[in-house]
Amino acid sequence: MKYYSISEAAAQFNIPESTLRYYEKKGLLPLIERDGAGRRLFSEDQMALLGTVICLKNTNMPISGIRQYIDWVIEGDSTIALRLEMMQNHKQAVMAEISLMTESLEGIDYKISRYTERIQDY
Amino acid sequence: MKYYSISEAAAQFNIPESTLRYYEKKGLLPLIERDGAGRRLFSEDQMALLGTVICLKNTNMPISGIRQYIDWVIEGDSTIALRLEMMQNHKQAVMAEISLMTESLEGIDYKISRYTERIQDY
DNA sequence: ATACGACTTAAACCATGGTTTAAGTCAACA
DNA sequence: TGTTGACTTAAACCATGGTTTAAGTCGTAT
Repeated sequence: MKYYSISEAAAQFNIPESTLRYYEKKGLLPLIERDGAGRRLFSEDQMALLGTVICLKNTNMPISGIRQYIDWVIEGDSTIALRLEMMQNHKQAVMAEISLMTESLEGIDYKISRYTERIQDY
Repeated sequence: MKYYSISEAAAQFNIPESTLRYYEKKGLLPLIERDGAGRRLFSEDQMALLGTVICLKNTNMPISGIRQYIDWVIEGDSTIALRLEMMQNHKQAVMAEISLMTESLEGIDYKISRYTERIQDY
């Protein structure tokens, strides 16, 4: 089973190493192993979990929420219903945010069209 | 010409009065008049400008960026090209963010479908 | 006349999400 | 053998975007 160093993991996901250390400290990356010298070893499973963390981060889930999700993952199959409910709720929140941004984008487009008209005069 | 009190403005846009005071301090709401008692009076024009500020805020433009935009509005027609360029750039940024969220939403949907399958077993 | 509610200010406070720093350890290569 | 580069830690630091507090001023209804 392949393991990744912190620099490899950071490169894979294009985020700073410091952020990975911060996430581990916050409990978003639990059970990371260490080599003999104390260096982090990311397993394939943990890379996949990191992918999920980043997916949730990309959709603006707060650290505390991601932490709760990860705690449930670790707790095991008994939390599947909770995780499902969380993801369903989060999906609604994300769709609402996308809607708000999409609506607001119309306001921006309107500005662009007005400025495009007016710019002729200058 | 109708004027709005801070509480009316806050109610119109559904944001706290404290946020309006904060925005004014940050230069996002310039030239707000006061009545004899020192209370803010929002004109129709300023309500419209506030709408724009909130539109930019909804699309995650930082305060500093909104401030620059407002400064250009005040400066007058000579800044129309700059404002147009800013809005065009911002539109690209917003579309990129919507894309990222939309993509990440697929990851969330995948989680939902997997959990929905597995939940049968519990 | 007075008490209430809405408003004012400046300054302190807070949460969030990292980033940076300082001091040190270790492996591998010249 | 020594020095370089990648890594470690804890703690300090930072930016952003507000919110809250304290103390005070008005206008109006009782």
